[in-house]
Amino acid sequence: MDSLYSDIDSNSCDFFPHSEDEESRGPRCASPQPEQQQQQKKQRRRGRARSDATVQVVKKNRRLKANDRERNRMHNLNDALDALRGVLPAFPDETKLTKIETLRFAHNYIWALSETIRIADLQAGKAGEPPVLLSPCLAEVPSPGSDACSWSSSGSSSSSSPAYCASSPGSPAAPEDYSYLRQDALYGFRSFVPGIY
DNA sequence: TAGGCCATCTGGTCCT
DNA sequence: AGGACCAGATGGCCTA
Repeated sequence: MDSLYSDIDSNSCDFFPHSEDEESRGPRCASPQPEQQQQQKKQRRRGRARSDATVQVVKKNRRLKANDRERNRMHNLNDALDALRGVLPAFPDETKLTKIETLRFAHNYIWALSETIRIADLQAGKAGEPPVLLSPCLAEVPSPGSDACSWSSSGSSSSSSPAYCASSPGSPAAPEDYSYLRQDALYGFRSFVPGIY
């Protein structure tokens, strides 16, 4: 990407045709129009050209620095997103989750884990029995790539975990949130817990 | 070829 | 004043 950026930096004429900041890039993008040349001459005679040029250079340097910081910031954001992908269960198709999918999946994943803990606590408190994880899926998923739980949209929820794998009213994916869900088969396939979406 | 996703630049705003 | 954050705009790449 740096190469791309350096390309842009060294040849940025048409990369941002919408940019209003033509002043800072103008001289490099096109040879000045005759009128502009005239004006520059006049300014030079008045002794303004140099100070203007200096101002432009300062502005441009500031912009380039800001661009660099912004690029690093976005890289950090993407690194964090990658780290998040790393702790989420992997999908068999090994398709990299998009950013939005990663966030939504993590959201549901956290909710699912919380539910498992809650239900386990309920069970343990009820019978004094050792807590039983109701969802074999969740019991296995923390190891990314684990195949213990089928990822098919039909799900593999055993008969022991119907309450968990069914959609829950307590799910963070409330009905009003359903609008953001991808309706295609892929997303159904990617649903962590069938019914959550 | 249209649409989705992404990286990058940019200007504005807020914060330190 | 300078940096961080944000949202909009744009172009490239990929896929159905």
